[in-house]
Amino acid sequence: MTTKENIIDKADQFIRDKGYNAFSFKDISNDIGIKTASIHYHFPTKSDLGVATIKEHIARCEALKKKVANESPLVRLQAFLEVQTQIKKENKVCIVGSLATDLNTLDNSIKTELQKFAQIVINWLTEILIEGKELNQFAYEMLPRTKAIMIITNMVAIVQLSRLTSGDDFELVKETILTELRPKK
Amino acid sequence: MTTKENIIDKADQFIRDKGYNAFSFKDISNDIGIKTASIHYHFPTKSDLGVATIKEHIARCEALKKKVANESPLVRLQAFLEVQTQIKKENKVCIVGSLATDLNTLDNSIKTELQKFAQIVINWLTEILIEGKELNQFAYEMLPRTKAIMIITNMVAIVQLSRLTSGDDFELVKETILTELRPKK
DNA sequence: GTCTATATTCCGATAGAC
DNA sequence: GTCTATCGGAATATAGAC
Repeated sequence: MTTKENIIDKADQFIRDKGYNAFSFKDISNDIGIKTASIHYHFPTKSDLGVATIKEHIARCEALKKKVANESPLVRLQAFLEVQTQIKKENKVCIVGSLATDLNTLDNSIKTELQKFAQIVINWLTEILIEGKELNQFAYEMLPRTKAIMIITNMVAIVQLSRLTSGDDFELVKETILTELRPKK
Repeated sequence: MTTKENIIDKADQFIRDKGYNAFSFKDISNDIGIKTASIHYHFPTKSDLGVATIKEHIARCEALKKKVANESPLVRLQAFLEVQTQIKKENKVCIVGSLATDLNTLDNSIKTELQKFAQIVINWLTEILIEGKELNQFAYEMLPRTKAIMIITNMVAIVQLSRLTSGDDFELVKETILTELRPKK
């Protein structure tokens, strides 16, 4: 991993652990053993780093899409849910939720990139749900995009809410999403 | 409104507009025409102000519960959803989501109070859903508390996500929640 | 590319006058 | 209760040596 990639990785972890406005170049400096001035060489401003971090999420999302493109809708949905499961395992939150709550403090460059990422995620899940219904693997009555939004909001918020409610609420929500999609025999 | 109440009100607005770590005593100072040193008289530390802000939410929630206690489950649910509708109208976010994404930067006093608030909200909606089902006003197949969590996560995240997706996604989610609860004839 | 050193600004918090 | 004044610290960012 290059230094640049290393910086992005740490920024991502801090944003999803404690929020964009709570992490500093010093945090990254301490973690990877490089001075804050050196971080500015790779990313002139904090906003540049923020944009690069979202672009990394977009790239990873596109890679995952490609990787499971030939799988069944259910397997693709599980791949989608697995991303959030990993987030929960680290007790972090989704970058969309983390940055959305801080949105009115962010540069337009970050806002624009985040909007782009949100669209990609919504469209991906919508496609999965459309094909899953066509193949009778999924059952739901609302519009596919609406169902996608309902599922995404469940997942985005449960990683946040389950930081407050001890127990198995994350798994509960995940399983409920899958159960609700199962066609009634 | 007393100065103390005024400070809490502004703190609440800033937290839900741009996040706990992005607002400062100076922001409040500018808004209400009082010096930052005077804010410290009412709230020695920022954490004290944070705790007081959550306590205000708890008080307002309990007052709303009491106000609609004798109404039908549907009316009570609508009162519940109306709170989020007001939040959306101001393009702000729910304080639970806002503070949950910053949780690892908050003092234990704030964490504890926020957990208390989250429990109150979950329990309130769960009670509404239980009674609604008993009276055949609502239909759902999962456990009442699970349904409550699914609805709360929908609402908490849609105020965040709809900052990024233009359009009527908030109303879409709200209407879908109500439609899904409607008993099939 | 990474460093030292520094500029600038802002923050939360406190002391003490009024 | 509110003010002025100030402390100590931390933040982003830049200049210039290596």
